[in-house]
Amino acid sequence: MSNLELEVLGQEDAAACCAPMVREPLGEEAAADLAKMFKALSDPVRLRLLSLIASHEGGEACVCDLTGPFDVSQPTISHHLKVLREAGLVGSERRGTWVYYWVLPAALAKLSALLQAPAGTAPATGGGAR
Amino acid sequence: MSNLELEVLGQEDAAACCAPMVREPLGEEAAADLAKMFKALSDPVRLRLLSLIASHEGGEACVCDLTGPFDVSQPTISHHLKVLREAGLVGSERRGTWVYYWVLPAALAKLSALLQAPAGTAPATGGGAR
DNA sequence: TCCTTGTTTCGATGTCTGTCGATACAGCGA
DNA sequence: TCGCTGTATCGACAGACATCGAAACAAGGA
Repeated sequence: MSNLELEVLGQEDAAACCAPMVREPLGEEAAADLAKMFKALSDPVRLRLLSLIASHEGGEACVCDLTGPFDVSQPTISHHLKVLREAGLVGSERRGTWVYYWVLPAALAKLSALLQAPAGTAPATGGGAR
Repeated sequence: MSNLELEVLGQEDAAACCAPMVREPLGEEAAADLAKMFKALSDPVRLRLLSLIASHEGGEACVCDLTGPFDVSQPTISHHLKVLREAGLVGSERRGTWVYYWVLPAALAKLSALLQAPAGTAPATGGGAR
């Protein structure tokens, strides 16, 4: 039992909270809640921001690292970060001059589990249904 | 290596096509492409539509099964189905009078794999590194 | 203290999206 | 053939969203 494993358990917990959507119909509330998270992911800039943060050294990045790679203005970046934060996908903290952002793995794991398509239960890609 | 990764491996090579976004920054093109799919999932009606189709008996459902549970008009349902279809998340086919829709598991698996958060690489919720 | 740098918030604007009713199209049965 | 049912498309409209420049706020250094 290492610390690493504990973290894994934390993730699997989140994963276990939501059965794959292909298994049973989503309720109205659950759908509305999840739609907000997917909406946060539905913008190319936010998607790249998220992966930039997650893949950054140490798993976190300050805003100053994030404005460079994009050709949108800095206020726009800040706006997108706010959207990601309010969707519960990232966390943030001010440390002196800079503000650092990091990804919340449990949120990603939750969405990932939701989209999980049980192998063999559904028809294959090519419209194999019947 | 977590159980989650094993499950993904078992699914499709679609899962292998895309490394988790937390591993390396997404390119512009990839982000734009994926954003379209997430955008298709960013509406509660479409989310429920998708899970309704996927969890329906036989893995497919005709439109007549889908208009009932919602309190939006039939043209609206048709519109949402078109969005899901154009995003590559579902397939459809006319069979006599009715049109049937089914989920394309590879697309879901692709997104699911993308959101997979490798255990131990990201700091825990409290924001750890440095 | 003032100034500089980094970040967020505000207000405005043009575009996109969800929704509707009306209508057109596709099969089926009489 | 005609009429009926199921589904898709069209045109319109209200609301939401992405983006920007300007300005406010926060922290550190001279």
